[in-house]
Amino acid sequence: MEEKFRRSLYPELDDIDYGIVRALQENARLPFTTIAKELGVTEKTIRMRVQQMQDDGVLSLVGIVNPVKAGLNVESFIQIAVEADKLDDVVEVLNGIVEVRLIVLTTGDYQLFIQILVRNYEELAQFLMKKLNKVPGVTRVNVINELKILKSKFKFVR
Amino acid sequence: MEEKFRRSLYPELDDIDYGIVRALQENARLPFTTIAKELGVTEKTIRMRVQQMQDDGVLSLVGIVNPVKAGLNVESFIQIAVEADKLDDVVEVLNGIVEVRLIVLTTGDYQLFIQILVRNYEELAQFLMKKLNKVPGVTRVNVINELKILKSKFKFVR
DNA sequence: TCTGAAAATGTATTAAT
DNA sequence: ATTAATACATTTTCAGA
Repeated sequence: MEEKFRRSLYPELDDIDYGIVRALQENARLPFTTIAKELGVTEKTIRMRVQQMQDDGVLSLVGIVNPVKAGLNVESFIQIAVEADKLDDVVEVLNGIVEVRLIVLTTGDYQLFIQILVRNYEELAQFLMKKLNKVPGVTRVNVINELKILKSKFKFVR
Repeated sequence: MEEKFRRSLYPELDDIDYGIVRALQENARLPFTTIAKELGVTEKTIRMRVQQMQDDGVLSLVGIVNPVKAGLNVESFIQIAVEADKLDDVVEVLNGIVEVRLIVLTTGDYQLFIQILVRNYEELAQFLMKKLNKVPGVTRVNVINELKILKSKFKFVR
C-alpha cells in the first residue's frame, strides 16, 4: 500500500477525471505520463486519480476477449418468468451458471432478463433443457437468439 | 513496427495466449514482465502476443466506466419491429444515435434488439418520442426497463 | 539477450480548503 | 486537520538492435 489518504466519497467526476477516462477507455495501457502531459498535471496526480476511481468502482481497466475468437459462437438473450417468492433462489442458481454473463431484473411480463454465451447450439440446447428448465420457480422462458451484432459500444464518456 | 514474424492466421488461442488473457482481463495494466515470469517465457513473447491479439481483434485493453457514476442512470432494452425492406436504413439511423450502446439482429417477433443508456426517464421519453418513433420503417417497439443489474461478467476466459 | 530510454513507484513536501 | 498535487530520487519496464 502506498498512499494513506483518500478523498472520502465520490461526489462527481471533475475535468481531470473525465480527461483520464476519455484517454483510458481507448487504451487502458496508455502511459500516465502521456495523460499527465495532455492534461497539464503531474504523473502522480493521474496515478492517484486512477487508483481512486478504481477503488470507488468508477473505472475498470480490463482486457476484453472477443467471445467468438474464444470459441463462444452462440449468444442468446433469455427472458425468464419466475414465481414471485422464488425470485431470489432463481437468481442465486443463475449466478452460479458459467454460461450466464448478465442477469437483470426488469419491468414487463418477465422478471428476469439474462444473456448467455455458449460454444454452439448443442450447448444452448443443453443449457435450456438441463439447466434453465430445471431451476425451481422458473415458469416460462422466451429465448431470443442473436444473429449478428451490428453495433457494440463500450465508451460511455464523450 | 517492431516484430517481423507473426503466426499466420488466428487458428486457436494457445496456452500462452490464454495465460495472457487470464492475467490481463483482471488488470489491463499488468506489466508484461510479471506475466512473463508467471508463464515462464520472455517479456518479448508477451509483448508480441498481446500486440498480435490486439491486431487480430481478439483482445481489447480498455477502460470501462460505471455508467451510473458517469450520470447515466437509466438503462433500457428495446425490441424493435421493422419493415423488412427498411432494415438497413433503420440500423444506420440507430447507429448514429449516441444513446444506443448495442444493436443486435435477432430471431423472434422483433428483428432488432437494442440497449440504450440515458441520464433519466425524461431522456428516455425524449429518446422514444423524438428519436426512435420518428425513424422510418419502425413499426412496433417493446421497451423493457432495467430495474437492477444482478450479475455482470466480462470475463470470458477461465 | 542486452541496453538506453521511458515510465512507474515511493517519499517528502507544499498547497489548498 | 485533511486531502490533493508536486518535486524528485529510485526502481522497473519497455522497445529495439
